[in-house]
Amino acid sequence: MIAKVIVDISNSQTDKIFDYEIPSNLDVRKGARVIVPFGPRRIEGFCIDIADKSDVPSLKYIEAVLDDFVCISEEMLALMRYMKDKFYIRYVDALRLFIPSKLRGGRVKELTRIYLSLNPNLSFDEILAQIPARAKSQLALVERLRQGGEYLTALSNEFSSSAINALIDKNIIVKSSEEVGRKPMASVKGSGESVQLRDAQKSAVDKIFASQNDVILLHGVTGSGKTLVYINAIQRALAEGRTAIMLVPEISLTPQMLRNFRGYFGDSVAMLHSGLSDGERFDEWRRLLKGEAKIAVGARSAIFAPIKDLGLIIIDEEHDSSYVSESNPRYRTVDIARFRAKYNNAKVVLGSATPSIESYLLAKRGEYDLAVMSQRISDKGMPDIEIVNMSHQLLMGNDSIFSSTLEQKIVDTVKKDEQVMIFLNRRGHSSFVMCRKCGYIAKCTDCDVSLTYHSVDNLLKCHYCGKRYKMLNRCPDCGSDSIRYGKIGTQRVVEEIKRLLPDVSVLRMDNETTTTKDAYLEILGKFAAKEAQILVGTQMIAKGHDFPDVTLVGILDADMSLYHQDYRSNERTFQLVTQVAGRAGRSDKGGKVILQTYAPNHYVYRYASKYDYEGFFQKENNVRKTTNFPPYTTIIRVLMTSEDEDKVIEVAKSIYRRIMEYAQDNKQDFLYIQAMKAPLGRIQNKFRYQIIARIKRDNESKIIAQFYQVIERNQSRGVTVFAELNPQNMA
DNA sequence: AGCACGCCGACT
DNA sequence: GTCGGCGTGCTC
Repeated sequence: MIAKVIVDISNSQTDKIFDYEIPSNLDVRKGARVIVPFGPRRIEGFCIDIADKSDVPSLKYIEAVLDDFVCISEEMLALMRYMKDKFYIRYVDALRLFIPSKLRGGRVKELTRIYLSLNPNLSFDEILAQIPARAKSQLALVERLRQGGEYLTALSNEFSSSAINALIDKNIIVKSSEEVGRKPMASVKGSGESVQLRDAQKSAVDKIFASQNDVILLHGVTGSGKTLVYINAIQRALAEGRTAIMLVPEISLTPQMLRNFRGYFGDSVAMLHSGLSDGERFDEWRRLLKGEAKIAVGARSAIFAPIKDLGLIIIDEEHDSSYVSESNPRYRTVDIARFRAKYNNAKVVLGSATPSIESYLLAKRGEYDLAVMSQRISDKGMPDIEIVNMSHQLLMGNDSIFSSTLEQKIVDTVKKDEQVMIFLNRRGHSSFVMCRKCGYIAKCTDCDVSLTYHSVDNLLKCHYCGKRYKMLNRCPDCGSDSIRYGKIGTQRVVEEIKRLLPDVSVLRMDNETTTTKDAYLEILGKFAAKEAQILVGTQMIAKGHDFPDVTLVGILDADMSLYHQDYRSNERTFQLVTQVAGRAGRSDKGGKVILQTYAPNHYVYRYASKYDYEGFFQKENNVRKTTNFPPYTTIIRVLMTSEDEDKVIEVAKSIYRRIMEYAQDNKQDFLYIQAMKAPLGRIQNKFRYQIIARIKRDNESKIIAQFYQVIERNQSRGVTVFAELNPQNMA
């Protein structure tokens, strides 16, 4: 028999199917990992198929099978092929996504660390009764394990073996090796209680299961109780004997959230989050593969969970950009979800308070089903959003970063012993150019996208077409010389608050203060414990976490993302404002949002302040349509980088020439095509050039295929070339 | 990705 | 004449 093998080397030269003879003493199955001779060396590979003959005249033999289980299912093999066709990624890169990293190289075997926990059959009082009063060490150990089980290795540092063994002998502590790799959260018991749903939630769940469609977009306003819908839908899938995947943005994978899921589903949940060690990740993966766990909860990559009989895939905060993988291998999570749903005859639920324009358009067109939940559970309205015109503030002689309104509100709120969140918008690094008097924004005449100021050559540039403009000294509209292109940092905001309220404690959260995940949780924890009254932060504070005592949210500089040089700016700003506003008034104290802007009449703010998603969608959808931006077109960006500038230019020219030839013959499909130096022309000593095309969607797959073909043919040593579709970041 | 093969410069 | 530079190409 012949095994079709993909070798575990990520290189376009080696990413093809190699044939090997299966020796009669080996049981090589489809989906197994194997060792094969490859040239002069031995290497790991994946058997992706079994055949009885081969076209290759002389074959080598498979040397060994690596695991005693099959690690890639038929479904995942099909998915691998789909990903190759759809995203032009290598077979190996897809396969590597499917298995825990430490499985490769065989470094991690199934661990048999010893896990100790209290005997669940004994009540805590019964346990205490069995321990002599003088056995202080044993008491301490029991008290410790009451919080949840722990590994022997961790405990043996603090407790003597005599104490541990005494308790094991008395059957108070139970030893297990099967519970390896479980996080401490494993100790949180499942309540198993049935969930009381409100009518809106119930009909949402019903709609999910009654839908003829494979995708249901759940549009539920902040606080409408989407989580309960997810949990109920998962319970229903489990009741049907099927399994589920639940995806959340990485940042919302907090211990509370995980605990919540454990609470409902106990050990049926496998957690795949960034806080796991490689060994723990492997164990969770293994539990899913064996069918011991039926629900996979995690960030983007959990979409590849090795789960069978999939009945439901939930993607929470569907609009979140983290669902698009932007570094290789590049893929879109929704596409993977839809593939798996189709394969398993399962449902995909996309949940959001502010769906992406693309998803909502698909729902409008009937490609997705739409379920709506328009009421907050608390019956509280959304907090009132007040728009403050910062140009007026300037005219009135206030050029601080706080408007007088916000300043007053901050003081009031602090006095009432309630909490304040100050949100600072700092998406991207580049700065747009704006008139502080009239709010004029410098835009590209060809693209209707705001220009970016480059201090190096003192020019304004359009990141979509490369067109350059002279830096403005005066506003072309009103003639003012109050031209602004800077940005403020959280540090500066904290200083301003200190000046205003010297005695109030302030916490700050941004990229600098949260280098680790723990730091992030620590800051939020402190704020929740009311150790500080004011929290100043960037995007990070926008998501998750209920702080009932927050009654005031200030959004400084909302415009920062509005004029970011990106066609999705409006959409992102709307999402951000809605999300940040949702942080205020979570309890019956109510809440207030102050939004500071230089463009108070911009439609994004008009709709956002009224929580009018539908209105915003209509408007933005029209803009996209008339300006020919996605989802009505597709932007293809080919980025080429190299340390050798001459080489990149040569490659860029060659690719551009080929593409142009093709574009000439298919003029009707191309709206735009241009080659240029990338906005960030040199990063880490590598020169960067790009080709940007905007194409109509009718023939997009054909055109994209053509691009990839040209790229493949122009591979050159020392130059990396790759293509992105609708890139999130054009730098 | 490695590793071999192969064709040009500076050495005993 | 030979050692070794790394450019090119192959691996079932």
